[in-house]
Amino acid sequence: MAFTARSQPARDAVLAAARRAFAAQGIERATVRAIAADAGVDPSMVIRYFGSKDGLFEAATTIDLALPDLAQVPASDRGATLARRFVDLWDDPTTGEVLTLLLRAAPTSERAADRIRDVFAVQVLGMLLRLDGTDDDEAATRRRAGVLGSVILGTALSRYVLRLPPMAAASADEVAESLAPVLQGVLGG
Amino acid sequence: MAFTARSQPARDAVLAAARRAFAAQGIERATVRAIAADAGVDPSMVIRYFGSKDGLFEAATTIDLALPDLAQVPASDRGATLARRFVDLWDDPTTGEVLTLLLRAAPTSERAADRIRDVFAVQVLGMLLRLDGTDDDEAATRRRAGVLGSVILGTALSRYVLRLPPMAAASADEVAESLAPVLQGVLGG
DNA sequence: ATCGTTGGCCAACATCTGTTGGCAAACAGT
DNA sequence: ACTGTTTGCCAACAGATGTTGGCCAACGAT
Repeated sequence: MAFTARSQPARDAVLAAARRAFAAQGIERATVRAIAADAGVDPSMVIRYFGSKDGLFEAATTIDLALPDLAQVPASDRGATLARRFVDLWDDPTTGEVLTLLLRAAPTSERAADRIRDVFAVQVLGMLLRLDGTDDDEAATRRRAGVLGSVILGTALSRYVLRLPPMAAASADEVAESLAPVLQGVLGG
Repeated sequence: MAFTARSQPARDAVLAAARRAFAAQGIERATVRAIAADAGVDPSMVIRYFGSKDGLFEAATTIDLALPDLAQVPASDRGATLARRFVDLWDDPTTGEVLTLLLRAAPTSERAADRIRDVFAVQVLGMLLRLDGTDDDEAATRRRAGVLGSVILGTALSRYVLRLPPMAAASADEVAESLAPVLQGVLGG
């Protein structure tokens, strides 16, 4: 069975409600019934639309970090540029919601963890490889990507998921400012 | 009803099985029945011992980071000292299991998040406040504690929970070596 | 030796979960 | 206008989960 444009508003409402519910309560606690109720739709329709709860999760999580090309940024500004892009991504309502949802679900869902591995290992590592070129020591670049991903994920975890007081209370500018020198240090090697 | 020493082996077995299950599958997916079976105990006994599944979780999570007093460490060695203590904590079978369990459960359990907030905000911030003294700028110290906690949590998340390739594949010494300059930079201001 | 307490097992309950099938109304193409 | 498809709702199912109560054996103190 295919779907027509007629049901698209309902499907979009379900997706939005799913993102909200998954991000707010985690992948297990979020129930199909609650999502359907939030979207004003029958629970069975959710299954009809997306096949299963897993299918719904897969449809609700799609993200592209659109990382900048650091080669076109002065070496001394790269940490700040990356820090700025980072807080922009996470503070944006839609992008941030998907990222929060992924980070929340990853520890207990192998599928979400895979998505994060793709996003951060492939995209972040790709960015660094593009920056360093192929002539450099690739093992060192990989190590840097690991540390870089850890710092970024850790900041996101502290600020947006766990809401540790120092990071959650700070403004976006303050976070970017605190993060810039750390990222600069990792990039500088 | 109180408990005597007679049932202590069984209670300990349940606690160990609970730590394993919670760390391996998260707080929701881990079932009382599976934990009881792993411990060789009846499911109802788990409830009798710990009141509820939440009570079991609370009993299974207890941790003391035993952070070093950085004031007694040469300023240039503090990053490396902290990095070393960190990997020791997380690579230790028992301590690491509890920490992994907390980090896994925190995104979906307010109780686990509270525990992490205590451990990292209070203990880590306390360590920095002891180091900086009261004459310094306390707001700056709080910011540093936030970044420090983020880096530590992020590394743990990448290496032990999400198992991102670059961090998970590295040896403990390599992780400590990669982490030391970052922590040193955060400490140095 | 006796009695109150604890330990352990069994079966069952109440609830919630994702999911399915059936049926009537609204639609789209001809 | 007619027909086949899509939409939506309702009820129900099948399975798993945390939890409870009842029963009997093992224990410890007197």
